[in-house]
Amino acid sequence: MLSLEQVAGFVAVAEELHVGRAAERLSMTQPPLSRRIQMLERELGVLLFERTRRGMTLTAAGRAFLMDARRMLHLADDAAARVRRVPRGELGTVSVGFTAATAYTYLGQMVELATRQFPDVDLVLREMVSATQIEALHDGTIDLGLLRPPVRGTDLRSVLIVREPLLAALPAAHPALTDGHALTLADFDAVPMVMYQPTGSTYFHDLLRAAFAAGLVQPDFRQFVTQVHTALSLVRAGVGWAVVPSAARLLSFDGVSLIPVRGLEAFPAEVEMAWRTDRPQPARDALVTALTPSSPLRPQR
Amino acid sequence: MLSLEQVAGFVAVAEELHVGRAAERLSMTQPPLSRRIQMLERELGVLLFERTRRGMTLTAAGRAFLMDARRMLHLADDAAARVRRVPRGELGTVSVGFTAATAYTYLGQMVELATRQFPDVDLVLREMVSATQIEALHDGTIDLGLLRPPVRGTDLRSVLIVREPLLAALPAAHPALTDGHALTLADFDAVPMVMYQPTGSTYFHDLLRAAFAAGLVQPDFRQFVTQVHTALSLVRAGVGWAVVPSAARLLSFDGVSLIPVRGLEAFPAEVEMAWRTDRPQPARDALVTALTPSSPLRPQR
DNA sequence: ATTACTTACGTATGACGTAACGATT
DNA sequence: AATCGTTACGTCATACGTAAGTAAT
Repeated sequence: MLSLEQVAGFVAVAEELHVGRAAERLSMTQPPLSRRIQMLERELGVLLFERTRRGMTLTAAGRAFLMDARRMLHLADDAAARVRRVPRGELGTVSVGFTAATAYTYLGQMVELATRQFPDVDLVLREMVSATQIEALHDGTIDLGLLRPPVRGTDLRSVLIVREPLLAALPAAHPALTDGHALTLADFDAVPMVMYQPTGSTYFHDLLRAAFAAGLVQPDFRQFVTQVHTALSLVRAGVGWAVVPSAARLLSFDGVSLIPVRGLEAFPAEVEMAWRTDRPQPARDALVTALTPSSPLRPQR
Repeated sequence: MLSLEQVAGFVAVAEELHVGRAAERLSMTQPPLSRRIQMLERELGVLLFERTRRGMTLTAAGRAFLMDARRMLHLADDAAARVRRVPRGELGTVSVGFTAATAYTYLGQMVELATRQFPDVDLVLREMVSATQIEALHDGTIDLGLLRPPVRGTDLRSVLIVREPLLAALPAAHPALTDGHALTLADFDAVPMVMYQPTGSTYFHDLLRAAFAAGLVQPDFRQFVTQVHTALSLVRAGVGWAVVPSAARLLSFDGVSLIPVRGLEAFPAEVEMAWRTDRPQPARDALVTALTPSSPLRPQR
C-alpha cells in the first residue's frame, strides 16, 4: 500500500528537483530517499521522474501525481488537526430536542450563540414534547434537551435556563382590558377557560392547578389542549380565557391580548436544559458550559 | 507520521466494531491490528474507540475521524489509479499552439475530437504565429503546434493536416463578380493588391509570389499585412484585392466576396501539426495519433 | 467457560546510514 | 575533479504472529 512517507518524499523531491536537498529537508540521507522514490514508482508502475545529469525532472505522470500527492498530505494533516479538536468540544454534532414553546424564546438565541462560539459544531434540532425528550436523552437520540421541569431520572442533569411569567390570554375586545382595574387571580373564578391536558401537557396543567388553588378560585374549564398556540386559537374563537407563558408574545397572535395577572408572578413557567451525565461528550459538554446562564433568562421584550 | 495502514485499520474496525472480524478482513491477526489502533490513537492524542465487553464503539472523535479516514483511502486509491492512466495518454495536459487562421478551420474539430476521445486530457490553447510556434515547441512552451509549413529543425516531426485552396478577395460590389467570366491568375496583373509581409507572414508571402510568378503576372502591391483578417479589412476599405485561404469564409466578412481563381488550385495553403520527437509525452502522443488524418482535410463547407 | 481486547515475546522484514559505485560535465 | 543519483551492505527498528493475560458476562 502507498505510504505517506513515500508521498512526502515524492513531493519534496518534486519541489527541490534534487534528491540531496530534498533528503536534507526531510532530515535523512540521499540513498534511502532515492530508494523510496524508486519503490513508489514500482508500486505505481509509473516513472515519476526522469533522471538527468543535472538532478531530476518530473515526467508527465509525475506532474499529474504531484497535485494528488499534495492533497493527500494536506488531508492527512487536516484530518489529524480536526480529530484533535473533538475532545475539546470544538468539533462534532449535537442533537438538541426542544419544545415548541422554547422555540419562541430561547432557541434562537441559543443557536446564534452556539454557532458563533463553536462554528464547527453541527446542531441538529428536533422538536418534541418534554416527556419524549426524556426518553430521547436516555436512548441517545438527542444529546441535549430544552424542556419543562421536572427532569428526573438517573444519569440526567439539568439546569434552569428560562423563567418567564404566565400571562392571561383574553379576546382582544374583552371589557376587562379597558375598565381600568388590573386583572387578579380572583377574576378567573367561574370564568370559561381553555385548560392544558393533565397528560400530554402535565407541566402547564399542574402549574395552573397550583396557581388557581393558591388563589382559591375555580375556573370553568371548557376545553383541554396540549399546545400553547392551540389555546390561543380557542381564545380567539371565544371559547374562553387562557393562561400562557409570556413567550407567546412572540407568536403575535391577532385578536388575543396577553396581560399580566396579579398573583400569577409566584408561578413562573420554567425551561430547563438537560443532558446525560454518564459519559462525556465533548461537543455537548462545551455547549452546556457555554449555554448555561449565570441566572435564568427573562424573556426578551 | 500517520500511515495509511493505520487509517485502513481504523476504518475496518470502525465498520466492523470488532477487532477480530476487522483483522480477518485485512488478512491479519487481532493483536497487531489492536496495536495499530492504539498507535494511531497515541499519535493523534485522541481516543477513537471506547472498549467495551461487547466489542468497540466509536467515540465522538472516532466518528469525526471516520469521514476523513475514508476520504484519505479513496484519495490514495484514486491518485494511484489516475497516475497509472498518464503513460497511456489518457490523462494529462497538452499545450497546443495554433495560428489565427487554423482557428477558423481545424481547431474546432480538433478540440471536439480530442475532448470526446480523451475527456481527461486538458487542452491549453495558445495562439501564436508559425515562427513563434517553432520556438515554443523547442523550449517546451507548447507540446503541439498547428502551423504553416515548412517545419524544420532537429527533433521536430510534422504531418500535413489541412490543405485548402486560396481564394481571391474582392470588394463585394466589384464588376468582375457579375460580368460572368471566371477569374484567372492573369486578371491580377497590375491590379492594386494587399500582400503579406515577407517577414511575419513568410508562408503566404512566398506562396503568393510563387503563384504570381507561375502566372507571369505582377500585381501592384499597395499594403503589406500579416493577418488574413487585416487583408480582408483592407479589401473592404477599397485598397485593392487580396488572396486568402478558403478558411476565411468562416469569418463571414461582410462587404468582401471570396471567389476561386483558375490557376491558383496548384497553390493550396497547408497547415501542419508539429511536435518534438526527442522524448515521449503520452498524452500528446495519443493526441497526435488520434488527430492525424488519413489524408489532409479539405475545408468544410 | 466464553468472548474479546491487550500484553509479552521471539522472529523476520524493511528502512536507515555509511561507503562504494557509475555516469555525466 | 566534481556533482548527483544508485547500488551494496551491515545494523537497527518496526510489525508481524503465537501465546499468554485480563476483564467481563
